[in-house]
Amino acid sequence: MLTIGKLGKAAGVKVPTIRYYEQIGLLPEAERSAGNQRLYSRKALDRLIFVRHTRELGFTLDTIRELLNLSDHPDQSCTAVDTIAKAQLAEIEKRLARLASLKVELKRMVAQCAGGIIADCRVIEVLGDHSLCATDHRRGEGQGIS
Amino acid sequence: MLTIGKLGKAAGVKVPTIRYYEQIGLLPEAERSAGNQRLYSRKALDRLIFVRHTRELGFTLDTIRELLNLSDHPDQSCTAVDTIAKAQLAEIEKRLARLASLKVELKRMVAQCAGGIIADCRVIEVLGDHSLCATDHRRGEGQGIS
DNA sequence: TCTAATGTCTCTAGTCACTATAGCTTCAAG
DNA sequence: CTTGAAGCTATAGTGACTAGAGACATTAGA
Repeated sequence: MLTIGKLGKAAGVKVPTIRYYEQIGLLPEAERSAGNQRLYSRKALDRLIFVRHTRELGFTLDTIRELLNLSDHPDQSCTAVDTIAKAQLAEIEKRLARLASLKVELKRMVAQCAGGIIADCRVIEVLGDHSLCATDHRRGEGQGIS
Repeated sequence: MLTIGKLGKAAGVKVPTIRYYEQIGLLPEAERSAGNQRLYSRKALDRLIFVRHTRELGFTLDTIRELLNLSDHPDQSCTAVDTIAKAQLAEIEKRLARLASLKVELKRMVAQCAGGIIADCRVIEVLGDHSLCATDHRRGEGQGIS
């Protein structure tokens, strides 16, 4: 059993953030010690590490809630799982593609840099490529960043 | 020359967000029409699309400001470029790795789902793998999500 | 040309996901 | 058994938007 401080350190999440996650129901209410302090299991640590990493990937807490649900009820109907997982997959593919092109461009810049000063910088052009987001703002309403 | 509405539609960014970006200095102050309405060039559109995509990848506005700076002053010292680009590259590599493993797991779930109900779900375990973040919370202070 | 609808303006307030502060209690090392 | 770190609750502040109110601008149609 870990105190909130140890849990936070182990997961790389700040203590107030853990309390916040509990408050909004993303994490279950923690057990309490005799003196009313929160106590966490190894399972709680895994869950929190998952939340941290998923947040770093830019998913919303609502999405993470859904993913945690998948994990908590793996025996639920396949329809639900399929819908959520496929939606997330599509999103992930898009991100992978964009990250990859940004990476290529930054690498090119670093490489060019070795020779003195860089002559040009194409980061904007690289992410301006619309071939990666045909379903978005190219046509339709334009939902914005989210 | 585009009005703010057309610009927003073309870039997939909401109008108030564009004004917000101008307000915080991420976008330069727009030209104005006789009737005081903002007018934008094609270059401004590219810049905004870049901001949108970079935000979707989860970079902060401060980071984006830096990247835009690289683009605006490509003839600046290589040291600066190198530092910024390399830091971003490291971050991108980490994200790519995590996204890739999350993708694999979601794919596995979708595939398994084809056969009725899923027996288990390993999304948590998949992102619980610390091999991808050796420099982070594994050791040291634990900076949290950011 | 008038007018109604739509778009844009500024300004303020609200939301999401934290993050920090204040003032208190609990725990554990010396 | 004290003292200092860590925990508690509750409230307020931050970053990045997002929505609403009320006024001015532009455009499309009668």
